[in-house]
Amino acid sequence: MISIQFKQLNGTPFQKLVWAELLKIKRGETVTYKELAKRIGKPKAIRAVANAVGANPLPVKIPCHRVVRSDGTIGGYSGRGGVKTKKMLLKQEGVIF
DNA sequence: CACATGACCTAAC
DNA sequence: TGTTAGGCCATGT
Repeated sequence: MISIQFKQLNGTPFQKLVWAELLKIKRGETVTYKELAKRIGKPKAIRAVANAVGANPLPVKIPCHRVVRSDGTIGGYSGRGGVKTKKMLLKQEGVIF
């Protein structure tokens, strides 16, 4: 079933918050899910944050590819193979693993 | 309302 | 070093 619809763009306040923080990220800068969770005021809600980022309906407008795991690993990106795209993007931004 | 899922984290074996 | 288990929060079914 198709889940993403423009109406859902408003989604929940949490998602908005997460996306807002994501938009705050500047080019060449990366943040961990932990940091992101901390920024929104819920360092324990990291799971919810990850879900919110994964529910990001505007992957082009939102730099979700700048979000990595605490270990420095890529984590994931739009599905499965999207990870390599994320890697490429991060490399392009000047991020070193 | 209760159950199941997930782009997670930390600790333990 | 790699895998397993438990915990945490919000979302979707």
